Amino acid sequence: MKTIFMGTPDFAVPCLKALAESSHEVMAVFTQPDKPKGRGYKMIPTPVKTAAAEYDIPVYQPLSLRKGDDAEESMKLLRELAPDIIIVAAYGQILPKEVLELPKYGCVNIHASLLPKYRGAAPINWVILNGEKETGITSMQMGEGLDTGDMLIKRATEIGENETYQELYSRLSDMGAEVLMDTLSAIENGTLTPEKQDDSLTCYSPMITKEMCALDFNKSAAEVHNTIRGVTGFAMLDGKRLKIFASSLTGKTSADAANGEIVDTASFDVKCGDGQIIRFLEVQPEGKKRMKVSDFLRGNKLSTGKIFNQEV
RNA sequence: CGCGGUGUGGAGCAGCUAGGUAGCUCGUCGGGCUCAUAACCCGAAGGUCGUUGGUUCAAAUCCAGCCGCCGCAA
Repeated sequence: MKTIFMGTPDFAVPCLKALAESSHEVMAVFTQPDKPKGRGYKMIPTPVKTAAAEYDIPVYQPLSLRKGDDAEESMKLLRELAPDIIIVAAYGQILPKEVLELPKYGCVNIHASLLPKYRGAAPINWVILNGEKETGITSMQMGEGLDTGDMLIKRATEIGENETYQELYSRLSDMGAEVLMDTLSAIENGTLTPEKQDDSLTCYSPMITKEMCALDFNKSAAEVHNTIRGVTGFAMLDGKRLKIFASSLTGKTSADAANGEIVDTASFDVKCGDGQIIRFLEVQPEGKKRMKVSDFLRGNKLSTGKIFNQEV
């Protein structure tokens, strides 16, 4: 089929690659405009743009598809290319009705959750924050609402107890590519049976803010653990920020220690609000690289009784 | 020119403010003790102190440039 691909972050890259290496033709790639990012505000191309360049696929980066000159030009271009289908994976823009209805097979979206649950921007973070045991990929026929289209193919996967956002993200982005290819085959063969989403079962996953990443040791160890896994939590130690990349629940408890107090300096165990003790496994101090706790402890002598500052 | 941190044997750090034998906690190798051990004891190897240049009798330490890694902020 003649396709156009729209996507922006790493998550979309496996989909684009699978598509580009398939029998389908990718006529154009749409991705968000480059923005000044990072230290020194350097212009960083989006991961999808970088991947598209490897396959010599033309890239378009309109500011908006809904209004302005860019939108008009994009519409004109889309009509000229006349794709059979448009594939959208974490593009970051709302598509107007004219775009949705342009291709013969409409627009298909790859979403990283088991719809109708976790519609919205950050489903992968939220399933972990909420301690879900299972998530997956859903492909859907895009409608006008946000992630409300009819579901085409759904594939589930278990979430490991200590699995982190990055790990799940990587797995789901690969799974997304598989589901995409299966969906396209099914569309061509006409074997799909679109399924309406039950709106009563839905929930949204809004974007992540920094406040959400601050660890609150007054919460239960399970909640702290989920924050670490879901959004890479951080805590303040000696006035410096310490990111926590991985942790595990020890199952131990401590009655007399304060919340946020380090109770074991040999393994970096911290007491949480429900008395349970959480163990940090991987950390990153400000200005330093991410490292295993065993490495961290060699050069940073902790003292029992030290308490993490609670202010952000 | 957004703000800031950091680069020292394999790992994580100290030393730099007041220049002058390169240190700590581990790891590795050898030996010892032990029924045994990730435990303990003894010993050894291993470093152009990111890089270039400058100041100096003397620079890991002071000055300038460059490179790398990272946090914040967007």
